[in-house]
Amino acid sequence: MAESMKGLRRSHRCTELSNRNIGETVTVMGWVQKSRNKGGIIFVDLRDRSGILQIIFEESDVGSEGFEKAEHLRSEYVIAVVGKVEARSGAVNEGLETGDIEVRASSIRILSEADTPPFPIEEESKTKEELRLKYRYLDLRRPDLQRNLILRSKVANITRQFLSDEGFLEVETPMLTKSTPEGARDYLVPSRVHPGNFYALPQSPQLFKQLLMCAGYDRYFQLAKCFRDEDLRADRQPEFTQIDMELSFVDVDDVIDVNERLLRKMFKESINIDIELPIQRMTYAEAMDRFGSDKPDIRFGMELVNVSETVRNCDFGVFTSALENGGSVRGINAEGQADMPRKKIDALVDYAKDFGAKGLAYLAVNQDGSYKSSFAKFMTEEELKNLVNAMGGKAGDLLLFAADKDETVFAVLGNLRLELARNLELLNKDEYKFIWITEFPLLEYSEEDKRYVAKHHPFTMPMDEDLHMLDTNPAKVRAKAYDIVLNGTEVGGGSVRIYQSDVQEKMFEVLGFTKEAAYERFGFLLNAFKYGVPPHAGLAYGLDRLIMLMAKEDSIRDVIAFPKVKDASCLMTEAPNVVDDKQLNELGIQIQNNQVPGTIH
RNA sequence: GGCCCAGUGGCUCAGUUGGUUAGAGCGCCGCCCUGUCACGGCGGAGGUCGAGAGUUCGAGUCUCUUCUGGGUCGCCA
Repeated sequence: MAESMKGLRRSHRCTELSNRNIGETVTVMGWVQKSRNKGGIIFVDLRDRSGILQIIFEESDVGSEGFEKAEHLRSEYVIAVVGKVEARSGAVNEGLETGDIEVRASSIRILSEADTPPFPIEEESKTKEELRLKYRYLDLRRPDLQRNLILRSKVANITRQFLSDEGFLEVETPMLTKSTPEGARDYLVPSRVHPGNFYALPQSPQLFKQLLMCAGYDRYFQLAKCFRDEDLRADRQPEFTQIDMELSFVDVDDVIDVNERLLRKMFKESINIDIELPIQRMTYAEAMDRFGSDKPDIRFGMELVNVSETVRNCDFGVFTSALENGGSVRGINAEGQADMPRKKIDALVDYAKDFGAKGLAYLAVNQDGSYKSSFAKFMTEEELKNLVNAMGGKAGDLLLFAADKDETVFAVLGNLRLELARNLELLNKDEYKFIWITEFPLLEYSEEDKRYVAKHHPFTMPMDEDLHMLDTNPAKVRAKAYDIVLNGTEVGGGSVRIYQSDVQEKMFEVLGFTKEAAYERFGFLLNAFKYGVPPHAGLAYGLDRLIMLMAKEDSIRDVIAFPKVKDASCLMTEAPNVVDDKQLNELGIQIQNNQVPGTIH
């Protein structure tokens, strides 16, 4: 029977007590982590979000009725205990923050009984995620997740405090907005009042924050929920949170400056990591050339080497035909891995094929200086030697080469480099290596749409010196866009925005929009710009990814209270789900026959 | 949409070339225990081997289909 807590008031959380409180009478409330009944004496580990505190029950202190209650305690019962803090007379538990004290119960109330949970509530759970997500409210009791969400709250607070101190205003932007089909798929919300019309949930507050700049708000920020109807990944959820900001009267360096100081404060005050400023900057072109990625993990080396010139005249057709087709030959040096078994190399080749490689050429430099290679027979001794030298290869090294068009070579080697680092355990989660990637291409060609599309978004400012190529060589135009990358994860990105209508019109022209189409979609923004718009720029962080890395987790699900699974459904609430015909009728929505779900699963 | 991995008592797992009645640890239930903290002792319950079909004298094990979850490619301005 659940008892009332009437007349009781919690005085402390479990680990708010220490040996300084010895002798005090306290009231603690929480969950029974574990009860150890020794017969005449009962020890209970009481748990709340602060941690664990040992309660000791003896009949002489708690009375016969209280002792009987204590005898019946089971895991996850919610109890209130009044008692006196004592130094432990038994052994001190070194593994517990409160290990040198205990509370000697003088009274106990059982506030709530509990069924045995379907999985143990413990740190470093081994239970399948599927089950944990179904009972997320139990999973969230575990110290790991509690720590993560506490960290998340702390980071949010630091961010608000810092940005507020820097003169930023927190402004909320709408969740129900207009669909802008560029970019990711929108989540749509049907309108009852306007049958056949739909709102879209925002993929980001992009246009609204630019309008706030137009409106003179100068410096804006928001912890913004964003929505994208795309497939999930370990670091992608259909709804996620951005630290979103926009600033007026600034250029790239201003945005970077304030954000470097934000990051430094955030990491120092939340996880006590010192970030040295300024953070390294690298252009997109250099990042691709050296790391095969626009989000390089710079915690380790193994950089790409362009050996196109070294192999240009050899007889290995794979290399030469790639070069003849305008591609390149590049390699990475897996130092000390010459003895990698054939099976593992084959696995790497398979991995490379996932990124478009037709194959992977390898060359191992044996300890005696001889070579073991998939292509040595096509090359002279001299050519091989030059190649090994170009790669900085020495005895014991394994060289891996990809030959294809640049795009493929970068994708293959960039990912292979990471795969090797994972296999060789080169990635240290205690290390935090930031890097800015700058000068992104403004546009990329979409094979699907047969036109150029904005790599960032259509309001991104081209670099001044490339502006003249917008007509003649759009692929070459670089943008005033920047990403902040942490340990190989893109944790934020932004750009300077176009604020001149002639540049914006030119941009839409290159993107293949007629003036009418541009106005249909973004008219409110383009009109706003007619009434006086300050130069402005901004940036947004993926808060979930930041917290994931701070918490050393591998998935953002571990830093989101109620995440969704791979198919974007929620195992706990069973959303999405069918709705009443009445609701559909009000919205004027009819479900196609082949789309009718059978029953609620 | 493609590819890969996993699914066996409540939880985590083992289960040999297909061969008696599918095991273990933890948890759970009962009894005992006054210094435990991975408490201990004695006893006990609990399994359509994710589902369906097939091969076979015989399937947890082999084949096919399917469901669920995870990773990834495509996708994610």
